[in-house]
Amino acid sequence: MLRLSKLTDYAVVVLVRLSGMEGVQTSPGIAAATGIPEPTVAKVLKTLAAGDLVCSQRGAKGGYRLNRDLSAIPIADVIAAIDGPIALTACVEGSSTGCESQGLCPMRGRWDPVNDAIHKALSGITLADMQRGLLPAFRVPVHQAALQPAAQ
Amino acid sequence: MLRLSKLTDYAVVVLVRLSGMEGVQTSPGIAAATGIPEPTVAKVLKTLAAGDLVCSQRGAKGGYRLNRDLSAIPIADVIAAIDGPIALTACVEGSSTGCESQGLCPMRGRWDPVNDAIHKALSGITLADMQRGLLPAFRVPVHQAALQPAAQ
DNA sequence: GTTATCCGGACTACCACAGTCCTGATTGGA
DNA sequence: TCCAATCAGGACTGTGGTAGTCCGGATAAC
Repeated sequence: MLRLSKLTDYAVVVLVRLSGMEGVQTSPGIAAATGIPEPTVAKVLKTLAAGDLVCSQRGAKGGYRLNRDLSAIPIADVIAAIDGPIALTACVEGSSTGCESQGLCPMRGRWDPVNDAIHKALSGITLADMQRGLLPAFRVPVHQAALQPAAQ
Repeated sequence: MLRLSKLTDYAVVVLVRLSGMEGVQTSPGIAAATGIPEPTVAKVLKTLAAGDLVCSQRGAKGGYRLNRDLSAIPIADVIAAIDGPIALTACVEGSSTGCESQGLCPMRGRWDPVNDAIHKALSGITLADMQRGLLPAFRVPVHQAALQPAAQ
């Protein structure tokens, strides 16, 4: 649950990659470095540019560049850029269409505090935090251990 | 984004409704009271029963009953019951399949702190909290106003 | 002028969810 | 004992959104 689009995941990877290099970088270059398909990288970068997280330079020798430091990019911004405003869908204050059973539904708009809590939580974590937590130990294939046949 | 399934929304409504009555209540009864289609209510209740949030009584005069008070049900439990474990999908520690580009992806498992933050945020809000925020003003049929034929 | 790159959009295939329905098991009452 | 009401559990289908690709155009360096 709380489906986070795969593109957002890619976006984080791409942004981290951007931070590691000087000057602009091209989509194909990032694609090669990250293993993400080229068209998808391009799509992500375009979206990030629209969200003002990266800036682009067109033409030959063009490419993309980070707009701010990783430590100044809360994960909430990335999610908002890729997936749109952060809010649990359905029956949220913003959805002015209203649920069909508006008169009866007693919880109308009551998700707001929840949305708020999530938004706060996501605003408190920056990409730098995520990058910092990176440990080689994570490469251990945990699922193998979990798959040990208990019975038999 | 952060898609929360509609069923979860229904679940909250249903649970709140359950809390307001004594004894057991039937699916049709709740459906009538909330305006949610009967089969859907039944589905939600079955799922909630599986998640141990409500208990059921079969047979004639059967129905559902809350297992604990609203104030003892964090919204996280409801979400977990309906949508499964709370975690942003893709590239999470649990996803033992691993991303295709495991060797390259530098963010492997780095979503965990984010998941944790979200989980904490959701665990801190109970259904009672959501219910408490309820204001009568919300009953105003906003959509009616929005539907006023501006042209002609 | 040519080439490399980004820009913006359209387009398609796929998958998960929403919602419905059906068959069976259980229980209370006639 | 039989019947009716209710939950249990699953199968099924339509819809919507996402992932991923591709194309024509604009821009800038060489």
